[in-house]
Amino acid sequence: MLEKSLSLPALSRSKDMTTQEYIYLRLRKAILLGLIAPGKPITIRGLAEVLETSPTPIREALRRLSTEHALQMLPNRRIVVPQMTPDRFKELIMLRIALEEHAAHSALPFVSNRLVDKLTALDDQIDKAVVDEDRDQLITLNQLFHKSIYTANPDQVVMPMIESIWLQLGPFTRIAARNVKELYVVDYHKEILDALRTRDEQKLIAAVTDDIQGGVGHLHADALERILG
Amino acid sequence: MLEKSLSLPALSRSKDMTTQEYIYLRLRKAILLGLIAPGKPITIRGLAEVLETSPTPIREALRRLSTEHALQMLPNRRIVVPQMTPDRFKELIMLRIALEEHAAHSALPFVSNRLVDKLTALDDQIDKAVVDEDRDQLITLNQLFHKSIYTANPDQVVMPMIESIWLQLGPFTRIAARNVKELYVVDYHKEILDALRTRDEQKLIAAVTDDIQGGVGHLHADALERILG
DNA sequence: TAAATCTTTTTGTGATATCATTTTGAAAAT
DNA sequence: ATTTTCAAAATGATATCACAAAAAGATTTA
Repeated sequence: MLEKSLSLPALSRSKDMTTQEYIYLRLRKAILLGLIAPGKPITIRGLAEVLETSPTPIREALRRLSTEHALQMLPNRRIVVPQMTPDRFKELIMLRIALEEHAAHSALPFVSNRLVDKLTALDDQIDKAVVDEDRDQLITLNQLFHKSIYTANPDQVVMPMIESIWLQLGPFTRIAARNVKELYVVDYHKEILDALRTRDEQKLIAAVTDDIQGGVGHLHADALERILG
Repeated sequence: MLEKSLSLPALSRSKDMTTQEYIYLRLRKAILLGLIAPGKPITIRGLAEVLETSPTPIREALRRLSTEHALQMLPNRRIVVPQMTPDRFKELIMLRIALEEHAAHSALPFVSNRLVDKLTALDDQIDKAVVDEDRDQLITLNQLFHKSIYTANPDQVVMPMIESIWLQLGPFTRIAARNVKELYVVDYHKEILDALRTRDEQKLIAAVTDDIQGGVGHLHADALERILG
């Protein structure tokens, strides 16, 4: 049956954006925000009806997302949001740390004072989102904060992989948030900003790691078993 | 015009494989082996004629490859193999090292004696490929060697990212091989095997790094400028 | 009541048609 | 000879159609 239940976040569409790309970005945002539950079956025709297009661009957007492992195309040709397991979660967190440490390391030589100012302003917005308890905004701005650092390096090639990890963790964060009393929001952004200001590489890497561990990363095996099992 | 010039390596096709997947795997193999030159324009209709299918599965295969950054869809909607630059090359090598070190680290606890035996046999085949000067076979088996180690960890999520790096380096290796007198083949696989046998993590990580550096990774800035510029 | 079988519906895949954009290459202008 | 203009061809994007596989319901059987 049609997934009428699926309400995707709105997204502005520029004139020259293809339908395929627009659909891709909308689905991507929904997955990053955890709006699509793991295991939820996705159908091409269902999405085509909801998004009022033909199946063709939908298929390509889904194919793209499955290549990034945000979606999974099962052998029976069904398309679902991948299920999370404690072991996979641990792997994703460890890889996320490895990737973001690498990204921070390779970006640091390109960090300018102007960028630090921009990041500081961004962090203020993040603090506001915390006060407002605007979860979606918090996730979006937090990712923008990290991305803004890593893309300081104009030749970086790691960002797409980091975003793939974010996509794979996305559907789980909502589950975790539901089951953990309060999303443990320790703000390591101040430390990251300090490290950037002083161009202190060791401190930067440590702060990035702490930031990841301080988010959903801190969940331990037993808590995961309870949530996922 | 049609790319009649493009000859893709053959590939067996199982009964239940979709056309899209078959095309994807064939193009993928061609890119990994460096059979498609950077900058070469790819057209959907051209490939459809060469591969004797309709544009639809071609489009999806290309979309998949562009998501992995093996291909690039330019703003003018042209599809090409991305151009290599010295800076991008350095980033790719550094990221490859970071990823494969991580993969080796997370796979080691799952390494069995049976696996080491299998890898040893694989390394013999690699030595044979070197003697035979069978470059394509060498590349294929070398990647299989690395992949066999990393996928020992059943929950590993890093392999797709490593393969994306391989895809991005693929088109360049042929250029490098043409310009460097002899592809500097120092065999660090023996060290890797030793480290695996003794479950020596530090040695394993060092050997993996050396193996990457010993391949195309050893090319320095000046040599790169000469080759690419 | 539960399991198995058959029919109907739904779904993904691939081919074809159409449209708008881009490229190409010839003709015209400088 | 070089640049500009413009018509023809090629190309990517999307919609639609046809087909085979899979899922869902309905019916029969134990």
